Amino acid sequence: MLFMKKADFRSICPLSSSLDLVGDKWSLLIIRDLFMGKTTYSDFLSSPESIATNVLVARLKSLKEYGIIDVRKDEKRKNIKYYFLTDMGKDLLPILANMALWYEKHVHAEPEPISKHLTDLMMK
Amino acid sequence: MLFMKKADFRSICPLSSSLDLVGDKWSLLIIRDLFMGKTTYSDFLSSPESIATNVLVARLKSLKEYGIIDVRKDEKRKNIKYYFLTDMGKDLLPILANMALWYEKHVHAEPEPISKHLTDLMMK
DNA sequence: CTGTATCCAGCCGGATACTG
DNA sequence: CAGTATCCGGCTGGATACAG
Repeated sequence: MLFMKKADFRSICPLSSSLDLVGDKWSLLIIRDLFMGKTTYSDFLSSPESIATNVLVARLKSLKEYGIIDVRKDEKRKNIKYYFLTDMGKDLLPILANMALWYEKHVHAEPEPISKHLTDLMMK
Repeated sequence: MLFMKKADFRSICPLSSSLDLVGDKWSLLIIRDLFMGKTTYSDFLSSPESIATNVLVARLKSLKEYGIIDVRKDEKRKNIKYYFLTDMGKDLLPILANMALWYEKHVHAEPEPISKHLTDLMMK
């Protein structure tokens, strides 16, 4: 697995273990993008953090391996794939929303559309 | 700042920004330890993930800079410091608890004491 | 355009030695 | 024991070229 530093080592701690899966900035930003309605390779590349293509490919691969996202062929544009969150991935919403809210509460008070969007998603 | 890759760059996205502060495995594990009642240098070293001492020092420093933890001299044992969460740090509890619960729900069903502890803390 | 691969500078972190 | 510092191998990720 991609983020496992020591071979086969996994802490007993469920928090530490979850960090091995999603404790990576780029992975969480891709997941954010998916919550924001992005679905394609170019969608992810267009995000303001400008992820490198090799990083994007690597993260998409590991997220799929972990069962957090899945991939399907687009019925209309046959040559491209679209990526979407599995139920496992969707359950990360409270974590992302809370992180955004935490930042706005303690660092920068001006609420940005994204945190509102994530919070709204979480409410319904 | 420690995790700022590009000089002075900070995304507009509050999630991305919060990841610059706490989107690091070691930082979150130290914060977990603090929620679990650990307070000292040796406490952190004794955790099962065996953080390296240079990493521990670096993380304690940046967490203090960010205002997530603070340090005080122990009144009884004058020669050591103890570390504790600020209100800003305490507000990270739902994030940690949710990550632990997420892992137990989707990867490993056996609940460990830590997730129960974090959840209990969150409830009261 | 979607997606992959390669190069390589720089950072991360494990090991270890050191100070008070 | 608390806390710091240095060495250095390996990984991360930016740039870029490439394939379909």
